[in-house]
Amino acid sequence: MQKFFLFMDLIKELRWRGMVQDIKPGTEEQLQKEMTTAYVGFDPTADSLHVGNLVPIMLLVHLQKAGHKPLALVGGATGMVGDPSFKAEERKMLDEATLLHNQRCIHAQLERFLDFDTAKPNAAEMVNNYDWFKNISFLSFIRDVGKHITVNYMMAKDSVKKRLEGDNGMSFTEFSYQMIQGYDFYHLYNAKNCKMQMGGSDQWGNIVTGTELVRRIGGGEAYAFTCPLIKKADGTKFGKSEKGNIWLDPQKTSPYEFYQFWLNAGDEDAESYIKIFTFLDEATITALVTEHRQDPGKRVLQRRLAKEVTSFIHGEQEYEFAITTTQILFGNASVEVLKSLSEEQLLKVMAGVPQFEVPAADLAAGKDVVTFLADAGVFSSKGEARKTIQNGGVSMNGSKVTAIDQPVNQDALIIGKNILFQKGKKNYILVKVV
RNA sequence: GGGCAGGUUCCAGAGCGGCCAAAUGGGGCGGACUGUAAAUCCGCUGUCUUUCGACUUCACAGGUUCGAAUCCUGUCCUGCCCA
Repeated sequence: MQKFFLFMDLIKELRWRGMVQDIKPGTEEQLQKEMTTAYVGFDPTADSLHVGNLVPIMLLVHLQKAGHKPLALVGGATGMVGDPSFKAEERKMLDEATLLHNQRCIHAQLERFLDFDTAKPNAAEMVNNYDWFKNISFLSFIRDVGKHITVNYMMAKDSVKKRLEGDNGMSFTEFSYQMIQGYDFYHLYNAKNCKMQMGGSDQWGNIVTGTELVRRIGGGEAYAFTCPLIKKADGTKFGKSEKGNIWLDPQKTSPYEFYQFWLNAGDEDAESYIKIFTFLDEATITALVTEHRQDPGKRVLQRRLAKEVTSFIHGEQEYEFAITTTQILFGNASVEVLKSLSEEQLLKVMAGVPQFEVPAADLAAGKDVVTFLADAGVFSSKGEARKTIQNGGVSMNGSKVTAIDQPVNQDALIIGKNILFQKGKKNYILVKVV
């Protein structure tokens, strides 16, 4: 029955990876039938994408690999409104200058993951919904688009209900969001022959509003599927570490921290993550999972996961260096090994570690640790520094600080003008004397 | 526009004239254990101070009181119901 497939079976591929949640009937057929243009939207809420955005990126990459054409939409317009989906509260609005800056940064990042080579028929493209929304007047929008969707329909969405039932209400601005996003789909359907939208499952409601608009205004047929939202096995939010968001921008989250984030994934999570965030094939992953289950302590899965994702985002070289840093920081003889480094090497190893600068005078004064660390900015207050030390949570150059009045002076310097502190076991802090 | 209920420390949520820097839970941060894990247990969680204590905080602005998160007045904001 089959001679050859022009298009790899995208949905099948994504299904075994656990990346398909909701899907519109006919989507698979559409993807088999012809090269299909599909889009995903990105919110310009920050000037870098973070690991939470990695899922939509993966969707686009898979799509392109399967021979279809990916469209990355940056939500310059939608970002001005704020998506209320499943959120408890209204989001703060960003000003235009910030949005513009964010859009540019995100644009630049996406270019690294997708193939934009215009010589190829399925070259990726980037669009910004601000471009078509800026010229639409409010009146024409509510007449031409608003007419086709009832408020009853909009309110019936689960994504809106939470806000309707909550204590904070929802502004008209936010309520309009799904229409705006829906219109994007309609616009792309006409302008780019874009027939499919993908996204996280929280976007299903918004996406369906789009397919409805395509059908009701133009009588067209549009398709869609969503990917389950990534959650950790313990139910907490994916994509954050102690330090906050894990960004794709190496300036914001160093490749070392990025690597650590994946390495620290829980056993259960690692099994689903490796399917979602790497391109390893099913046989390889199955083998890894089996091996991992035999001896979870080795964390075979986490290591491989961290390797694949770090290399994909930051490149092979940065991955290698993250490994080196990890070995130095978490190896047994860490302090001895550290002391054997040159200053240059030390700074490189510490590149991903929080750093603070302290004037030489502070050191000469021989301040006590508490004052020293609080003044340096390592702790936000003396009280916090003191309490942490009293709890045994601070080490200087590898040995635990036992007394809160222990002085910090010239003797503490290692490898040039540096002092290495640890807050807890895992958090290294480098204090540089300048 | 009218009626009602509310706005408390990161969050949820007690407190309703002194015993309140404010219960409890969650989160966060540390410690023990461990696989740089999970679970569990322990400590810390407004600022300054070694302790005592001092200071700033309970939407905002005033007022009553020896004393207010707690009472009164006004303002702003939110939810619910009615129009």
